[in-house]
Amino acid sequence: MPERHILHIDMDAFFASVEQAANPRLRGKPVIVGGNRSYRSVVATASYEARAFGVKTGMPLGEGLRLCPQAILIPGDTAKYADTARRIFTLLNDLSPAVEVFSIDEAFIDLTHVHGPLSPPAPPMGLPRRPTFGGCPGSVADPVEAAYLMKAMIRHHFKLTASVGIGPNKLIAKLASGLKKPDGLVWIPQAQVQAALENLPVDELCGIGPRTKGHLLNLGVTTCGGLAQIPIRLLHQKFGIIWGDLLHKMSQGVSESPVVPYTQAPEAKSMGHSHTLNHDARDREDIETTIQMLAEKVGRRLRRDKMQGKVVTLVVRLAGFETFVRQEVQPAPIDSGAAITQAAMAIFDDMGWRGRPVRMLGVSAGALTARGVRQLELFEEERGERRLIEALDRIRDKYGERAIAPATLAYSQVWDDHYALKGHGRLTPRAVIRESPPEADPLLRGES
DNA sequence: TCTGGGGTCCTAGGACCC
DNA sequence: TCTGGGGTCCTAGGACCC
Repeated sequence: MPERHILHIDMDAFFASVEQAANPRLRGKPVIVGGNRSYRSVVATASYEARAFGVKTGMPLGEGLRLCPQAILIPGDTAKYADTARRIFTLLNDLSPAVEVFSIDEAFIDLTHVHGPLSPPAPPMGLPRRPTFGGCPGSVADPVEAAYLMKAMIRHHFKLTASVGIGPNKLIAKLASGLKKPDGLVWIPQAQVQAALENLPVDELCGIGPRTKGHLLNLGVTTCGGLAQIPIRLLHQKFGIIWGDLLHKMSQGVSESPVVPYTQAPEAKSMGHSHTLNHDARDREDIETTIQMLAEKVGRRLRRDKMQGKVVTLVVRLAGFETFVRQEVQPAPIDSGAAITQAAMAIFDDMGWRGRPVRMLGVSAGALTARGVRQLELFEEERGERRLIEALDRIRDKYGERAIAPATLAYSQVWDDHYALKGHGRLTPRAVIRESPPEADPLLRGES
């Protein structure tokens, strides 16, 4: 087996960099992209200028602004970042045989079949040519040159920088990309893996988090070199067979995980939404409204992807951060907001809530399957409901997600908070699904 | 560091069936 | 049945990633 050459590419301060690329006035300035304007939100990404002040991803927004009061705060726009990422990955995919999308701003690329002398390459000048990596006409000589070209192409087309790592497998490639940031390029060939790992803290490896780090510390292990010395039987005993084996391999820089092209990526297994309330909820009504809003969003996504879920999961986080996760298998797969709401509320009512203040709620659908062509089997009444749901979806497709909503949602504080925090101007939908007589409906009375 | 929102995978125990 | 063992489904929780 020849040595594999796996490349990991990680966009630098991605969300903040996208904003800076789009708006010259943000360049060179500390920028914080944070989910929304709630005091409870966190830093999604900080530009390198803001990081210089100690601002970090995941930090409470308030703390980030305390460290760097002059930072420009931008509410995140996930759809925009996802679209930029999609265009970047498409570009890389055009150049190379297989791109695996690992997260919104990271990808793995298998360059094993890129051959040639491994000489120090020169960064390309001007407009990068359009090479292919893999033996086709115009192909580049080696993985390092390929990496330079990818970085140059991304810089040219998107005004963004990326850090790249190359290694004999995904584990080492990902480690390498994190060693020099931003705009880095680090290659760790197989012959240098052991030396690179010897004194590396264990939690630098992807997959070892704070908990595992703590357990390893109890065994007197802090570095990968130290972990490699632990007898595998002890790892089995402490962590189980699967995780124990994996830890042992990781400590030696061994990883067999293949690069799975995104064209062959497995279908999503679950989809869900969660929301941390601006203020802890004590009323069942507020909780129900929030659950309904989340369930409607989940249903909408399911239908858009032509999926249905057989399992509904409800997450309830109390003010003290105690978190409950409850799920229930449904009699039949569902995809409507109403059905998901009903299932989630049934779970909630079985939980024995007892009025404790609720901080966060989450609703998700699991055990997803493609929606079959079963519509013809539906009863007349169900066909009517189905037609209504599809008509509402068409309205949202055309006029936006907030164009129409159930009246209980449309007039709720939850709706206002949620969409106000997302930076939208107008709060009330243009139309509501009437659940009350017209005379009780301010919109229909022309008061909006 | 009073801690968002989107996911994935693994473990362990109980129910139930053969 | 005061019994063994295997398989599958279901649920709760934990750990990790960005």
